[in-house]
Amino acid sequence: MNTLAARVLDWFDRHGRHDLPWQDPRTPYRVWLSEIMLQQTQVQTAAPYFERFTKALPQLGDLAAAQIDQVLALWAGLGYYARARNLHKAAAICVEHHGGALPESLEDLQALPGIGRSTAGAILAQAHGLRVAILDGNVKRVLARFHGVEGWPGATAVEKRLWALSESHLPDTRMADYTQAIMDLGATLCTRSKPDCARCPLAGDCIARREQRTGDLPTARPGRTPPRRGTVMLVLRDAQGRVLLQRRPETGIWGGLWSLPEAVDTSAARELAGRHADATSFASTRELPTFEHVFSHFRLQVQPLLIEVSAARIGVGDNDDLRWHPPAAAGTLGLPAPVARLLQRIHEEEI
DNA sequence: CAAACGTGGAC
DNA sequence: TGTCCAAGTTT
Repeated sequence: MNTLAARVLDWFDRHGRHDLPWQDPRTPYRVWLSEIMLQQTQVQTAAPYFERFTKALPQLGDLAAAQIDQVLALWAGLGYYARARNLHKAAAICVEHHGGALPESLEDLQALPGIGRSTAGAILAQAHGLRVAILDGNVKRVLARFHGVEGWPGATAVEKRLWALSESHLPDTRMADYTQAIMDLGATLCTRSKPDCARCPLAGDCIARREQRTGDLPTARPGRTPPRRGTVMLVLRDAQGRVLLQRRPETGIWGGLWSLPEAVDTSAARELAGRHADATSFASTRELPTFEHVFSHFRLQVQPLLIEVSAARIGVGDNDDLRWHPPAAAGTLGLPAPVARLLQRIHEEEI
């Protein structure tokens, strides 16, 4: 027994992570939720969200019955909010078409929104012990180095080869442990920078190790320079400290979250404020310090404009997509991370 | 196939 | 300060 799987499993038994929140109890729902949260997200970041989410919505049925605002509030700060919207939609489909549980075939799982091939494989392997491959960033890194696979793993041809390699290494038993094991290896030893080859059970046969190319494999993504954009965020606050929030469209950045009304410049922001509060009641207007928020594909320069009104127009600006929001209720709505930070600082009079 | 889609951490 | 990108999927 000296296969890759055998060595990885032996290493896992002694050095793997056995106390992750979703490992006990390892139910399909919890495995699914963890896999979605962990997409493009590190364990350390996702773990507290997982605890909070499962405490509020312990079962798939709870998720299906929840309001989208609650789901997004539980997700707020994690990013990639389509994951939360898809999770909610998929739960409803499970209730509607699969007897209230996740389906147990690759095909049916992949038909659910937010579940691709790798996530479907992870669910089947980890929750049901089925002999199905995954190909997440960890596995791509481990296999690209072990086999000396050239080319960016996002390229179709490279990805196809890595899928084949991933399938070629599947053990006949212990699929749940093996799947966790190879991800643990990638996450804790075979890291992007400074891999700990000295402790790696695969080092003896690793091509990247042998050729001293761990720094070059896997091949980096082709470079891109993200554009810069700018916006003015209106912080319209009434005498009771309530702030006007607006629900963002379902699609696009921060889809479905509650955020501050935006305008192209401060002049347009003042006009916007005039539609939601009596302009004669403006007590003060202040341009707060600008800040930059970085997304995966662009940078956003934000100019916050704080307008204090002594009297809001009662009844104006309170509907499904627009509401005056008391600072104490910050946890009940999903706010984008930088918006939550901004409002927190204003509320605590730090700026 | 390229682009969209968040956030925080490492270097 | 800038670059890269982490348990990817969808359009």
